[in-house]
Amino acid sequence: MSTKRIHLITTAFNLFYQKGVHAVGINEILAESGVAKKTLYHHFDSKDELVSAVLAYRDRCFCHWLEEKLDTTAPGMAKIDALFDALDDWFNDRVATLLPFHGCFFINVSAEFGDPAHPLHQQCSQHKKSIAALIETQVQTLNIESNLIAAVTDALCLLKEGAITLAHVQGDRSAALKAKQTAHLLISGCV
Amino acid sequence: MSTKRIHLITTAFNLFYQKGVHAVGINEILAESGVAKKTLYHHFDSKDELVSAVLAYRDRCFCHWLEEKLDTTAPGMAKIDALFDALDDWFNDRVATLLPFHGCFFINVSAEFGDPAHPLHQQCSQHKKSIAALIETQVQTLNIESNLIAAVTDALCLLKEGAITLAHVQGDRSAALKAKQTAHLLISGCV
DNA sequence: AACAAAGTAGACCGATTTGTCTACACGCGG
DNA sequence: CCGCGTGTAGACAAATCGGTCTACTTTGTT
Repeated sequence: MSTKRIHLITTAFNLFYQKGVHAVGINEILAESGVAKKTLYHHFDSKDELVSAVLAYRDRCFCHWLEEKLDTTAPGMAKIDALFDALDDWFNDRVATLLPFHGCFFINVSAEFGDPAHPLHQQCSQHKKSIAALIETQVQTLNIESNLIAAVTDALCLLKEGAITLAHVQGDRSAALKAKQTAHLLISGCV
Repeated sequence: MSTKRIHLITTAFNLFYQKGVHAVGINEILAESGVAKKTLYHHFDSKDELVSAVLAYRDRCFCHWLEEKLDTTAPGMAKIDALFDALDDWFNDRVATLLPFHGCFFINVSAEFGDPAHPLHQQCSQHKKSIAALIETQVQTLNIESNLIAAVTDALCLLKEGAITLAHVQGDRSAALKAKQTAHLLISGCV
């Protein structure tokens, strides 16, 4: 893949993530990246396609980061700790590759493209499904009844999304730890 | 308050809630409401001030609706059921006064005005704090140790925000019932 | 050496953005 | 009866939007 293309995507992500997609114009991305307009439209047919590429890029970064965090943790309850500790790192800007926390990019983009039928909205939905699947495989390493796996996964996803929202809207940087505490209470009652 | 002012606010909310604040121009609000531009700028100094008024309007509607739902419910566990049943009504468009569900307006606006120092972002944060306080007074009617009240309130807020996000981004209309189930598991372990 | 792909700068397009302004109309209280 | 507050319609301004285009240069491959 072209270096210019990558540079455009990373620059666009920086700006979109901080200010929102609609608040950032094409020209701002070009000025910030130092790339010519023709080059942008050579790689992407429209702004929406650039946004789509940015979503795909962030999806890869985020999933790889989380997957590695969880895979390098011993099976069992430690997996759940690792999940919320990872979120805590994210919320408190201890993960350089994720950039300073400005909420979940996919939740933010979903808010701007509110129509569920919009391709960009669906792309965000797909990312959330990937993360949920990732969490479910971790839950399967727990010593709980197999018919509880789906419910526990749902619960963890709810707590995760809740923590992200609390951290962003309310600015509550301890949201991940609160969610972790809640998850402990919850799962200790299931074992 | 002037009828034109109210009409502008409700029309603007409809459009903002569906399409997002930045995606809706002043002219669209004027065309939809049939109000003259001069009248809008007579009541509001800028678009941001209109957005602020719309946030305040939605805050009143939403808090009144939820407060009434919870206040008319018997103390105890029924309060928690009432909370998530109310969310379920909202997600499934059974509450006419809230308009068809497009996520939480305050989360959406926070996403568009991502800077935590922005007045509109802070207004959204304040709304969430009001709702949290509302929930805490309900938790106090539960038969749990007083030192658990804060933690249970946090947990319910996390589940609530998580359910809203799941319902909006993923289009999971059953999110409120999942959250309700999780809350049951959680609190039954605390009593 | 030659050729195609990918790059540059920036003028330009029509549409749209927020916001101002003029000119005028209606109703109500002092 | 007169002035003030509220309203209308819409022209206008200055900036910005996404996107196209021309003319030229660089780079990599064969």
